[in-house]
Amino acid sequence: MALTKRSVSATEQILEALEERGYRSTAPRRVLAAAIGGQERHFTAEGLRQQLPPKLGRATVYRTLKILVEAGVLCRVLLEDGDLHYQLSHRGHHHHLLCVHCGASQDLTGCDIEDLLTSASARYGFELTGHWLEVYGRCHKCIENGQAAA
Amino acid sequence: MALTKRSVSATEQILEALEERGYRSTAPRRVLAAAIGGQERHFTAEGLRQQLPPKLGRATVYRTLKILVEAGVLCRVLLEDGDLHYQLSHRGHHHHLLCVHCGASQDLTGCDIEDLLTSASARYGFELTGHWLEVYGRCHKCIENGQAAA
DNA sequence: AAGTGTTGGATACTTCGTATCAATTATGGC
DNA sequence: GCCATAATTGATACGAAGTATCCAACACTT
Repeated sequence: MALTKRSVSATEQILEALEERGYRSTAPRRVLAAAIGGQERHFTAEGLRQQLPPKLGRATVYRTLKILVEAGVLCRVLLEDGDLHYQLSHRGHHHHLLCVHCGASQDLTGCDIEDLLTSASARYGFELTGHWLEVYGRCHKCIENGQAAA
Repeated sequence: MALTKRSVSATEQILEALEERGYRSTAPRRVLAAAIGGQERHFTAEGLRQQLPPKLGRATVYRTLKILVEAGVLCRVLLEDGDLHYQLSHRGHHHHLLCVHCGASQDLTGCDIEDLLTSASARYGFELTGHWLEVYGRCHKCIENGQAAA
């Protein structure tokens, strides 16, 4: 099934990214890569850890997540309640549409936020270097299921 | 000087907001309101606490900050390094231009992000309910002082 | 002034993440 | 294949940030 294929390739993708950056291929990292590849949604560090053998140290999990974010394999997702989650990053700069009801996450690409921000900032004499945007709402499934807006 | 005037009115503004919401006027809250009114920049809970009499309990500081955010008097500011700060909120929805060099913060208003996001989200079947945006860059002062882009 | 419900502060606790460090393991050279 | 070496691991401790608890102190009504 599609899921299996996706998982495998995500796992491989993670391991390759580590290799490319000169990190060694170790058993804990392979376990972690597989676990991350198997996530269907954004996840927390602690949530991930609970799906791993208890032997795998906390520090290792956090260290590896940090490395993977730096490598661009994972990206951080800030939930509306302030919780920090992670998810596989589809390369390049993008934002997330997060469904506040079911937790689904969809990448928001090809929108002109960058340009808009640049020109808006310029009005204040600001030179843009970066930004952080998360968008919260309801996905079409939840709308259909009658999860009306509050 | 202008600062004094601003501080006083901010302090009053905070106390009024508490009163309006049915909170009692107590000595600790007056001290806190004055301290917050005296902040020139966004500040952290702990940073604020260090400027207060040690007698004032940690819980009180956090409790009051939470109340003030809910009341719309303060807003949270997420720094690029993930630090959570607070600052006086100029009522209504707005975003922050944060200078990564000097820490200055400027409100970004009157930009069409809302509309842009709404239409972009609609393409994915999303119904927008909210968003979180922080913009990082260099303010015009720091640009003039030769803090060239990295 | 007394009664009552709110508030405050001390304390302990939780959560998330990081520093330390000895023991282990991967990898390149022989 | 084995060794040296440097990276990596995991246990532990630590730290920051925020929350829960709980009794005393307080503000406000009457």
